[in-house]
Amino acid sequence: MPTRRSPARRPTMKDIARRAGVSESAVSFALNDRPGVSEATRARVRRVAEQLGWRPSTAARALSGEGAATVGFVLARPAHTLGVDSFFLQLVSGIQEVLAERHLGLLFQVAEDVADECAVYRRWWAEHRVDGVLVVDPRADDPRPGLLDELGLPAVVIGGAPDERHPGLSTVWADDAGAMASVVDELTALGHRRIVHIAGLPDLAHTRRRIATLRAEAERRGLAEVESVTTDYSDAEAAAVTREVLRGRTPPTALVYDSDVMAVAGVAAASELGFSVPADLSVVAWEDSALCRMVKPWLSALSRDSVEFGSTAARELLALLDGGAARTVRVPVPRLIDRDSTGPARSG
Amino acid sequence: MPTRRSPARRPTMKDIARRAGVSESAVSFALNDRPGVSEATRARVRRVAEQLGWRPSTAARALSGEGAATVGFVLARPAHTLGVDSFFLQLVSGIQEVLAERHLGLLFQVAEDVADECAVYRRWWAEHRVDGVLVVDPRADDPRPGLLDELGLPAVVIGGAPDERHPGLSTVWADDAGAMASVVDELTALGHRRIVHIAGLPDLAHTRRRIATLRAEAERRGLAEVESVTTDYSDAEAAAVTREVLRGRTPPTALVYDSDVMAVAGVAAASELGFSVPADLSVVAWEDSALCRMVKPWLSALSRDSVEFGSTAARELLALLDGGAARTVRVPVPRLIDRDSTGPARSG
DNA sequence: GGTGCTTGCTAATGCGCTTGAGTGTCAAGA
DNA sequence: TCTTGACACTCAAGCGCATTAGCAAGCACC
Repeated sequence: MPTRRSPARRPTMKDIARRAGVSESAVSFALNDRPGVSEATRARVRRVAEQLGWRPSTAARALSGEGAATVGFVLARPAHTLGVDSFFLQLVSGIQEVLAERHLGLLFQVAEDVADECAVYRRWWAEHRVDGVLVVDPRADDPRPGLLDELGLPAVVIGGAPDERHPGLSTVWADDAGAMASVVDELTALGHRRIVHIAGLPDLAHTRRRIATLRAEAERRGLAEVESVTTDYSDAEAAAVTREVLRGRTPPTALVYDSDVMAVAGVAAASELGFSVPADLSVVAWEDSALCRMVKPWLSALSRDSVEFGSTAARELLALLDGGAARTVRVPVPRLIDRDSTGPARSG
Repeated sequence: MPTRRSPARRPTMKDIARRAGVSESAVSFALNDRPGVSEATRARVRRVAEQLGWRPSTAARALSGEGAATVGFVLARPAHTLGVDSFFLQLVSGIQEVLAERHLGLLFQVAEDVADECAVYRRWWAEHRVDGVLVVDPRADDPRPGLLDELGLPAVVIGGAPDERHPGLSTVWADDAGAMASVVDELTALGHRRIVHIAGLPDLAHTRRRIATLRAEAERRGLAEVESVTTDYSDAEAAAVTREVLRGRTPPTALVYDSDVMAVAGVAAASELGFSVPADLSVVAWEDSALCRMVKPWLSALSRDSVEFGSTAARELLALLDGGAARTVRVPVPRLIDRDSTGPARSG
């Protein structure tokens, strides 16, 4: 028989009321900065509450219409493919920094796919679990904005382009187009004319933006041998595509990878084929992390502050929860950090 | 003026009761598989509930004493040091797999340090937010088990050694001692006698276990030149320590790193100094991930199923929540995967 | 034909908090 | 002096659910 220790009882407003000699309502007014109590009483109640270590029960709060004091975040990826990825953890900690100020919790869930993710939103909504959600990895024909609109669940789409069809949702995004343009600028300045973009999942909105921009930039400059190839973001597929591309008749002189992980895998694959970076091949990673400085040569990368990105998104969600209108916020364009993996195109 | 769309109303038990023509209590009995209603009524109520898309409000449930249907998980790391790390994401998805079956939510929080983490637990407890927590990175003189015991918050310590001082907590751990012994076995079999263990944070319980085991194994075998050096897990410090160690008078012939990230950084540092792996130096990474196959040579690593580790921990927490007694569960010993970074010790 | 028991349901209470509707008091204005 | 009305506070209802007590009907049994 496991003798559970007597569980320390949580203090409630009733306890405070008794000790302070006022009614529960007065305690509520005092603690919530509402008019209706004198400053003296307010101070006394506050003191007692502090003494008792009182904190409002989120359950009771939520039940009386105040919202759940919780924000949801779903990551739709099959469990076992969650690999080396610094972006999400950083994003999440940026989110938390902001949420913590208001003592909002973050309900986190890993889902199998977008359909599963939608089911999670429905459940969260029906269970009254969250006041709003942060949506990542927006994609083409994404069912999520519509669903969230329908449920009336405040939401911020992270990484999406502005979407006029769902005016209820806020959007926080980085200008992939501008970043891609800067990469092309840099590479053409180095003399590269054959560039291959090893992209991520084809359905993701930012993948499409990058591909579209690359094509547009190439046309503008009259570069014929420029293309994008999509992958599943895995190191394996990145390596495979890299090999395939480099074995072609006229291999590219520059590769742009949509993630740091893919870039590292790609460089390894290239070396195996005898390509030396950056002498034979320049490489740029989209997304900077410690990884880029853990391999030789150090990878040139597009860097942005993922923590700050998360904070910005969280702030937008708070604004929404406070009744503000939905907005579209653009965070700074990722900056290209020149390291050792980019160099002049081999002539001829 | 932002015209909020009319928020879809959540169905409640009252709605179900009305539509099914019974009282709310009958609905409650029916939906919770309690006796007190006929099978016919139960079926009818269930059908109506389903039609309406009803889900119990967690707030109301929690308020009426059923618990918050949520477990907590705190990661105590300064936001900006969260780097490339596949372990936690995998652990978390393993946890979720199990929690999802019961529709339990996972409240996730990033904290600055252990003191901060304790504050989070206190708050969660006072706010009635979680039914239990999963604790990671147990350390020497850890204040958390005591606190959780005091609060009566069910908890599972992940990665801790059995702790008889807090019989209320369950523990799920991997046998670091056994794993370390297997590594030493392997290395000595290859002729290595000078081994340096580049460890993680000195306060962590598993760091201490590994260090102690290494020392014991070395003594048992009469190896004099074996030592452990602790780091902060960063790639920078791992590289620095590696350089320092390899520049010594009699450099080691084998290095064991406490993480894959450190191992990769260490190998890069070693190459810079002219050490070739595995010809001059064997390297073993503690913790396997895609990273180990993204660098050349591929790293030999201690592998375990982090997803399964998380699931096991979550299952133990569920058992605890169900009123079960605390247990100590050992997951399989990490297995050494031989790749290309280990080889015979250079003779002489 | 009353007692006792089960079955299938309803009524009422409480969880901890918010909130709108009072209540009593005191000071200023008519 | 009587009315307002601001002020400081109390009361009571209600959020959605679980749960206990109660209650009527049906059945068995001596």
